Amino acid sequence: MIKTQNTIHPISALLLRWYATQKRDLPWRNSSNAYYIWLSEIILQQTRVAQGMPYYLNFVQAYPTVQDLANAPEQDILKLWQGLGYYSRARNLHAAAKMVVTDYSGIFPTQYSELKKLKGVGEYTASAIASFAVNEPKAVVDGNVYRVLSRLYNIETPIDTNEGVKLFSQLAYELLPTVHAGEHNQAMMEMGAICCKPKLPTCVQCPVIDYCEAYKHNTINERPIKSKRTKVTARYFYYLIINDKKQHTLIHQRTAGDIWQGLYEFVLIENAIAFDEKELLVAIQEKLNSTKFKLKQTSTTHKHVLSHQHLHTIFCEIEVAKLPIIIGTVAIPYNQVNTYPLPRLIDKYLNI
DNA sequence: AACACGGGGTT
DNA sequence: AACCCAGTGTT
Repeated sequence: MIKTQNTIHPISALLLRWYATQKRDLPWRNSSNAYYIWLSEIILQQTRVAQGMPYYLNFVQAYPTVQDLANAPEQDILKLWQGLGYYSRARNLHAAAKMVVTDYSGIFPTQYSELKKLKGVGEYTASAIASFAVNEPKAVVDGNVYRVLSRLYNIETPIDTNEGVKLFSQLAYELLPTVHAGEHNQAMMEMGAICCKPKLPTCVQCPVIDYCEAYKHNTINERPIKSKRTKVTARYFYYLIINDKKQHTLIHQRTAGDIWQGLYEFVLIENAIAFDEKELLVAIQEKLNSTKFKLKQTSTTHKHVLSHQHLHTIFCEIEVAKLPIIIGTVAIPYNQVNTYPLPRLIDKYLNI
């Protein structure tokens, strides 16, 4: 058996050729200094190049060496980081710099296994630094790579599952050449960032369009697949429970096009965010003005508070035209609205 | 495995 | 508004 060496996957070859002419000129790409590469990678975690760029330049100027960074007061570092978000990155940055000085004599490590020990350096960042700085054959898998690979191979496995993580890492390694690992990784991510974009990708300028299964099957816009749909948008429902002297309660039927289609509910005021006491009274007054009721008393009394994860229920009492009225507020996570037992809420207050 | 962390751009 | 960004650490 002959071991093939220095082989390059055709897709990698195309990406490398494209990258050579199309790559953006970014300051951290002009250096093989692991310290500068690390600095740029930490700053660019979950951060766009345009947003991170001025911060990178500031840090390089303020702290030209890892010793400078390690010796700096943490407050100075946090001050430089101000406005960038994810501030634990700044604290980890400082801790890692000190570790490099004490454990590595100030010489920034370039091996994946050593880089991984630094605070704030995970699998992606360790692979990036090791491959960019010394071409260690570690495949990076960031958001760009997930997107590019999921489209190239038209993969339906969700990227945010254990199975997905393993699969995409394996595919990334299949494409990784034994030489030029750093350039290949950067080419892959650069293509994802400026061509194979999440929305409206510019497939006409894609260097590997001939290999793209998702393009072939017209599923580009459905890749990658994610399983976590945990988006929790709160909706606040303020129910006015209006009774007459015979204890009849005003209700109406919901219409189509939203949750709880066809179900009956109390008089509703909906708002995207919670009202404070004053805003609530104004909203109630407006609501009542649009009907035939008049608000007589302008004070409310909290009666009951319920909490369940993202779900809060607050009940108040006020008076409308001398009739008692109960106000309920319900914040419902968007991914639970279809199962939230509104009917039982109504039953409870009608005592039926 | 789920969640927190964050400001900002794009559609 | 939803989604995403050169992800990591904690529970």
